[in-house]
Amino acid sequence: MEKTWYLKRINIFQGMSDKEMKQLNDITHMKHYDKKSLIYLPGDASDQVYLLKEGRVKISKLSEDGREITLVILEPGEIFGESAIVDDDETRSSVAEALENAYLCIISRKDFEEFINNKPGLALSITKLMGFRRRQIETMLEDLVFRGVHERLALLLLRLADRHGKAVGDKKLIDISLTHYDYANLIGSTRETTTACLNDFKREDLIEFQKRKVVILSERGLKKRAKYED
Amino acid sequence: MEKTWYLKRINIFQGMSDKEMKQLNDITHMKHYDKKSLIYLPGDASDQVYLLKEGRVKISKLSEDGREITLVILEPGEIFGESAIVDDDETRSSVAEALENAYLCIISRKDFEEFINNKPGLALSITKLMGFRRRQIETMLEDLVFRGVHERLALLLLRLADRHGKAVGDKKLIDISLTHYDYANLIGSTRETTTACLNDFKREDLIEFQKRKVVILSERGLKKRAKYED
DNA sequence: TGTTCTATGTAACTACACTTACATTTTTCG
DNA sequence: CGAAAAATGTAAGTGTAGTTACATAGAACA
Repeated sequence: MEKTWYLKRINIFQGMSDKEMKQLNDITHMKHYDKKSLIYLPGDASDQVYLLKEGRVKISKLSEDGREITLVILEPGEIFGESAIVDDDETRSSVAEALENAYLCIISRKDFEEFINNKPGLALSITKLMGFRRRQIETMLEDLVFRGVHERLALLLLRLADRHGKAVGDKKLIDISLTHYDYANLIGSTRETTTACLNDFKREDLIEFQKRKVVILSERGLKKRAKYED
Repeated sequence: MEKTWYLKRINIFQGMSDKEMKQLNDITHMKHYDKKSLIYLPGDASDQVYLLKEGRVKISKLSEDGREITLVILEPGEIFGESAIVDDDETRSSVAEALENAYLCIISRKDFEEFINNKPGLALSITKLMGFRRRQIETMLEDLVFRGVHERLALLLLRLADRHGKAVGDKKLIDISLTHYDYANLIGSTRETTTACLNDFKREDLIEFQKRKVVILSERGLKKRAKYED
């Protein structure tokens, strides 16, 4: 897949000295979130930055009538809510929800701003992170306009496999439990059509299910379905 | 409209000293682009940053089969191509095209990086710019998923009026000459449906045309059509 | 000024995916 | 364990917007 999707994470804090890590630790506090609990909602004050230590977190946008589009699913080690330090806007425009039991390090916007002050390397990392995420959203936008649901779903599965996958023999397990509803929100479609597409792929022996998880049986076949060439 | 769209531009260089401006000027060279000429294409080396002095520039993504989705239309004073300094990727993923005769200041990636080094304020501005643009793309994405073409077009016209508009009496002139094809690409639709929608709005006396330009007759009516409430 | 190219208007047809509506299965939790 | 809730399967019907196909109007340029 493209580099953008292949990189599992951008670790903002890599290459920091022990002293700096200690300093970071001091301004941080850890908090546990149950599975399915909300970390923030649209309209909430944008005054904290989060570092995901354990578990997975889903970032989505909501429509007035309760529909949802998911922008990204975050892995441990990733930072989020970073728009707090970048946007002038005071409130969140998306929802963050724990997909699994999760532990987060929470840093107040103010402390974080002070912390990155005079750490130009870190500031650059943040800038790169912003750029990286922008690029991902741009790709979602392109896909939405240029591709149909089968194509989008095939692409999604390939990307999820890169980001959250494990090789198991010659197969590849997407190691997150997602409902069809979740898949639908990741490709901007509905639960029903997504169910149908998933079953199409199953019938074509491109994927199979293990519990609530997808196993990719034929990466090549999926790529063909996604009209994606290496 | 929301703050995000209301801000006409983010001027990266505001508040810079004369000395810094001089310094910036030294690493810059000016170039003219004819209307309809391309500034860069997907695949081009991402080794320059551009400052738009005069004219307007359109940034779009292309599909394999030649379709196009426009991300933004830039006004004089705005910077673009900034992913050069932020992305690790070496090549452009979008097209930049001059919509009008344009003058650009061109800065090499290397010079620009050196220039912002030790100007933490400027680095922050760039980060904010990235965040700002990301937010805009996110809004486009939301609209694409949650709204139909009439709604998207109405929203587009309102936003264009904010960004590129002039009050003329109680009317508002969107002071750019765009073809229906351009409007279509801005809302992720086709030329034909966009023509039809524009004519619907005309028939409803929400807009009128002056040459190739749109005049908004009833902002309220358009907002209603966009299901947008102040 | 005439010719060519680009842009716009319109309409019939089509299709993809959304809606609606349940049945069935699986999971959760008291 | 059993009841309730959540998730999945499926199919018929519908609708919005895309496609195709021209006709006309307007701009550009020689």
